[in-house]
Amino acid sequence: MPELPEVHTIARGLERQIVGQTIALVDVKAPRAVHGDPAVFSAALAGRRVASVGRRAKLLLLDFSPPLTLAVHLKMTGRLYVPARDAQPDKHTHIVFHFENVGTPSAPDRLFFHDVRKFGYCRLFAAGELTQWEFYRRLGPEPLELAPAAFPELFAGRTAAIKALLLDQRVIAGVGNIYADESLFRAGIRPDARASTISHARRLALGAALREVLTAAIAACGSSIRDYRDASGNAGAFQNSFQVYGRAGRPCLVCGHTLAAIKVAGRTSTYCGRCQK
DNA sequence: AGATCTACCTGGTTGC
DNA sequence: TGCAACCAGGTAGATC
Repeated sequence: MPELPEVHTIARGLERQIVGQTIALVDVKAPRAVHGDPAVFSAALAGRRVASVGRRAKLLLLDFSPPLTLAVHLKMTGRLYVPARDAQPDKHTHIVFHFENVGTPSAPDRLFFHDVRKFGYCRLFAAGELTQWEFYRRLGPEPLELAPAAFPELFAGRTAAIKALLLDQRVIAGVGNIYADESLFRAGIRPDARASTISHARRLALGAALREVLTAAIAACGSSIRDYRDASGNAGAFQNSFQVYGRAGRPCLVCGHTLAAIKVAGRTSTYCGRCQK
């Protein structure tokens, strides 16, 4: 389930592998993996060169020349990667992007969009259109670019559970279930605490905890649980640093109290009833 | 308006 | 063993 650190890692890996490559042909095997007309999608990409690979929130953004932007949302199980030369698409490979350099063994020849659960999608934007996209336009600030002093203000006037707001991409971008739970633990805040009841100082601490956990996760190339792999098929390492995520029923690593699991905003949320108030 | 709930989808795990 | 029930979770869309 790629969140900000995982999408960041994938973008950096893809950048190394495919910038400068030109698309020859796009084979859309599952129309639903494309938002919009798959035939238009394929035709528009043919002949374009990958100019850069970036990220905004949990979106991968591939910029092409002549100008065109491909936004890819991996949702839970999506993967975008350069397969081995002899690898065959399987039933979950929904789009195959073929590059032009078929006769150059050292260069990537394809890019696979693979998604077991089919929640992910690819969507194409003409120059300047990305920022008109409703979803994109409403995204909140990037947590690693936000001034620390501005973080507490994100929750001004909000009465929802703090975790529900951390997961809301319009409040702050790129945070998912893992990093929400991990940052709340590090800040000593219960996931179901109402935002309006949390002091300014504790909201500041949450911002700092979130930056720390995201930065450490990026340094570890993300967290690998189940499906996640980076653009080269490598696992991340941050799952070894989880304090609470996936540890319900086991002892708190700080105080030994048994970690509890509750549902907040429809998501399993693991926390320590002694360390988090 | 904000808050909350559910559908979407498949594979792995659990329980009988 | 077989199979049904449940769980994972980001976002859109519906409802309260």
